[in-house]
Amino acid sequence: MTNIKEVASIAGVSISTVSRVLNGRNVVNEETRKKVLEAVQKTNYQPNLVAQNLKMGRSNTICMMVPSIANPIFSEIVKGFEDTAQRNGFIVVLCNTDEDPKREIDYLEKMKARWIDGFVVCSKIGEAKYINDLREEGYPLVLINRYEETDIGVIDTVSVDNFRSAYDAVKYLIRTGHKRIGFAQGREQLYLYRERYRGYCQALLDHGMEVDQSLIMYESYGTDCFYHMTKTLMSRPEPPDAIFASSDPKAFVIMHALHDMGLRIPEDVSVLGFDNVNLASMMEPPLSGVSQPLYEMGTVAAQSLIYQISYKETHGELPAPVRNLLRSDLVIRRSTK
Amino acid sequence: MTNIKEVASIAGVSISTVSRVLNGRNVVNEETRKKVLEAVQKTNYQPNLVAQNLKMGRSNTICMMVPSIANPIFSEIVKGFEDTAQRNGFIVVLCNTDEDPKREIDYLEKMKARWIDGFVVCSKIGEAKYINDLREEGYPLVLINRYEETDIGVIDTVSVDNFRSAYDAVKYLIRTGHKRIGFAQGREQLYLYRERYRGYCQALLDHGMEVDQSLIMYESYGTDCFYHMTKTLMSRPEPPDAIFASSDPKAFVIMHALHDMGLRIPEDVSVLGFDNVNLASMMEPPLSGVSQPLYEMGTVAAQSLIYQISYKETHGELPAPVRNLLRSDLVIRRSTK
DNA sequence: ATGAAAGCGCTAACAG
DNA sequence: CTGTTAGCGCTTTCAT
Repeated sequence: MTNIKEVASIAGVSISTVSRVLNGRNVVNEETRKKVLEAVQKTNYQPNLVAQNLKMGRSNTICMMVPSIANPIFSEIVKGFEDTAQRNGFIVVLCNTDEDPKREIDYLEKMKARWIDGFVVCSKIGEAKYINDLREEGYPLVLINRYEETDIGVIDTVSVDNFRSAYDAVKYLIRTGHKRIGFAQGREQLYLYRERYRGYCQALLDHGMEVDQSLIMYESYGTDCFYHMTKTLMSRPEPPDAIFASSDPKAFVIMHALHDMGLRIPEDVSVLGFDNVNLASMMEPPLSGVSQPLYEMGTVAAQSLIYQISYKETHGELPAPVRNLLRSDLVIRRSTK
Repeated sequence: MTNIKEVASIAGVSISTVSRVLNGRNVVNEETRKKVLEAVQKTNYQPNLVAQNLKMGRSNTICMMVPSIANPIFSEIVKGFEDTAQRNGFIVVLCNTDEDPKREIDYLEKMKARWIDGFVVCSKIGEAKYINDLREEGYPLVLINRYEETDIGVIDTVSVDNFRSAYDAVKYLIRTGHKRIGFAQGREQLYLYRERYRGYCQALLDHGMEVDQSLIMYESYGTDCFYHMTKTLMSRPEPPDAIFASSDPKAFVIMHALHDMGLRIPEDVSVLGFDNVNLASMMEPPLSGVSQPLYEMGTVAAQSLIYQISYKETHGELPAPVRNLLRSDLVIRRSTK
């Protein structure tokens, strides 16, 4: 790897001149500029970014923290994130946390020691003060999907309106004649699931229906637990005529259980998902549900973060936090009647 | 962020002493060691990795290049890769290439300028000399899945035996009574697909069957093209009684098309996939097929790369390339009769 | 407009 | 065993 010194000596100028023409925010004589550029060409010189980072105190690197990249929800978000980060000259470091706080903390320390420019985290659970602290320490930070109500207006967030989305979905189910609507609830530590649940209940109530706890499945361990729960739920004397799953992975295992029981979707029971992951349309029957703009969420998070980074650069402090509420749609395919 | 100088002054020693106790490969008086550690504790000091990198000429960072992280095949590989890289103290930079050579080249340049320690690429197509050059330039490099026959023994690779896997899968189909076995072929620029095709043909031939080109679908644009191709294939006077898809995403769209035609799987036609992506077992019916150890492929690639990195560190040159051939299984679920 | 020199934070000779 | 010093490659005052 050739360095700036070499280029300087070839061009017959000092290293500062080389630096100046490359950074382009200083006036340089046209003649010398030419000479330098020539030398750069000839040597195929690329400035050493490590040295640059050390000098400048920033790394053009951002960190993306997800529970697991193998989960399609996150892999689609990350795709959007990485695409726009890259387009803006940033590289992204991927961190799978497996929802292990220790691992998160370790990672955060390592990242700080590398002068990372900012963090996007999709894996916040509960308080997780060490995450919120990031912003207080001056790091640009954005939370996707998993954040607490108390984070709103305090930290940048991106998500859909989970209450509204769930409400509309259930309203649709009611309007299309469903009388007994079940619900597959996710972990209640997560605000987003509490909101989806609230939307489910409110829609029922607003349409003169009751919230029947015997129709609600609560996640105990992993997503797989819904397999058995669905089987027992559907074996009750009065099974539901629709099940609204609070996420697509849950909807997938629910459909799987239903098929294994020989039940027909949607004739025997409708199924509605939440996410609209790529494969949702490939299921049999193709899954209806709330569609989150996953790719776009990644994009917006990247923009939000990059804005914070450049704002901080010029103003010396972080801009006011913004809440990015994205639009969700209800897409009806064939798993609902 | 506190730095080494500060720690030194608090401990009342020189910065080199601090460096020595922290790196631990020099003998230091127990007394002073204590003092330093105390100062480190008190200040919560973390060595600046950017400075360390600049000094040492390495970054403890490795680059993972995939066509698209939104593709479950790659997201599962990346999960395995990231897990083991992290466990070994490396961070991983994720690069989605969208199979755009320009984007790959740009990325590579940027990575080199950061003194990246090594590359894992899952996105090599055809020659792609600029990828192979990496190894010649002295960079540790491993290729997962997508490599050419000519790369074997020249660059580290990890994959399953694609010929054998496909051969065995088709043999199974024949043994279970299928007479007209169709095939969904992937892009023939990729050696791995040529091998799977070869395995398909060879199995047919070895069992006294002919390779009937009218039963073979060739990918034209993206995976979606198999939707229409499946429909026309199944509308022929003598449709196949089984379809072997050269990858799970293809199998998914094929099943989708079959369902839309009202055909039953496996009663009317069996479907066999290749990959055994997480969701394969969630399909209706659950998909049979060749199972690649995706997570493990990521793991092995990480180990292979890390070995190269440390070997190079001590020997000044890369070790001989190794071909990692992983074991694949045939998992039979309910999409085959 | 250009060069010399300081310094980002660290490691590793080299002295002592 | 410990301190001093010279860089790693770059940017940026400060002179000229």
